[in-house]
Amino acid sequence: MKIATWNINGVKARIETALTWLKESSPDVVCLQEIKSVDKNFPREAFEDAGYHVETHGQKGFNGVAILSRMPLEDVTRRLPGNPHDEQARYIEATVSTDSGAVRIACLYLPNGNPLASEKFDYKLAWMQRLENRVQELIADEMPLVVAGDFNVIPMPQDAKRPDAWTNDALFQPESRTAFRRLITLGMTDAIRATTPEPETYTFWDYQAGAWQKNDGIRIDHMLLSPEAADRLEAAGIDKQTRGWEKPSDHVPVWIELAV
DNA sequence: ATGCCTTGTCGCACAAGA
Repeated sequence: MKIATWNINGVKARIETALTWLKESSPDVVCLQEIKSVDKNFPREAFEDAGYHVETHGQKGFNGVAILSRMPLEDVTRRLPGNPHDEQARYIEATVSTDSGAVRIACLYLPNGNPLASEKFDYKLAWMQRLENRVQELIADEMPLVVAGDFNVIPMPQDAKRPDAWTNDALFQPESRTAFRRLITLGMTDAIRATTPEPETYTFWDYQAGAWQKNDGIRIDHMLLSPEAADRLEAAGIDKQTRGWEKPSDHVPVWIELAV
C-alpha cells in the first residue's frame, strides 16, 4: 500500500497539479493539508473521478485536512482529542482495510506556532501534547499506525539547509523538537530518516528569495510509523520534482510503501 | 533589515503562512 502526505496550500488553486501528481505517483492513500476550503466546496468529484474515496475536515480560508483513498475509509474521526474548544481543522483519522490487514492513518496539520512567546506558540506546544496522548492510545491498539502530515517541526539541524536561520523560529525551538522527539520515544519511526541517508533531504522550500533554486529547504513533512507499521515498511521517498512544476505548492509529497 | 511570494477573503489591502 502506497501512502502519501502533501500540504497542497489550497485545494482549489492546486487541483490540476494534484490530479497530475496522483496520476504520476499513483498513491493508494493521500493525506492532504491546508486545503483552505470548507467541506461543501471541496472539489470532491474531481478526486472521485480519479478513483478515490474522499473524507474532509475543512474550515473557511485556512487550515483544513483531507484523506483520499482507493479503498473505503472506515471509522473516520475528525478533531484531535483533548480540547473541545479548539475550532481549527487540523486533524482527521481513518482506517483503510485490505485483504492482508488494516492500517490506521492519522492526517495532521500541526500549528506553525510563530511568533515565539505568543499564544500561537503555546497553542502549538499544547497541540503537540494532545498529539502525544492520542498517539500513545493508538499505539496501544496494536493496529499498524501511520501518523502523516505537515508537522511544522525541523527535527534536527541536518533537516535544514541553513539551521542558523531558524534559531528564532517556532519550527526549530528546543520545545518543538523535544515534543517531536517524544513521539519517537513512544516507539514511532520517522520513515524518511530511517530509509534516506542522503543529506539535504527537504520537503518545503519558501516561495520567496529563490529558496527552491538555492535548495534552501527544510524537512517538516513527516510520516511516523508505529512498530507494527515500521515492520512493514518497504520504501519511502519524496516527490521533490513537483516543486519545480508550474504553480507548485511550497511543500512536496512524502510517501511510503507498506507491505499490507 | 523585514520583505522577498502565494492563497483566500463578500478584495480594491490584509492576514497567515514558514
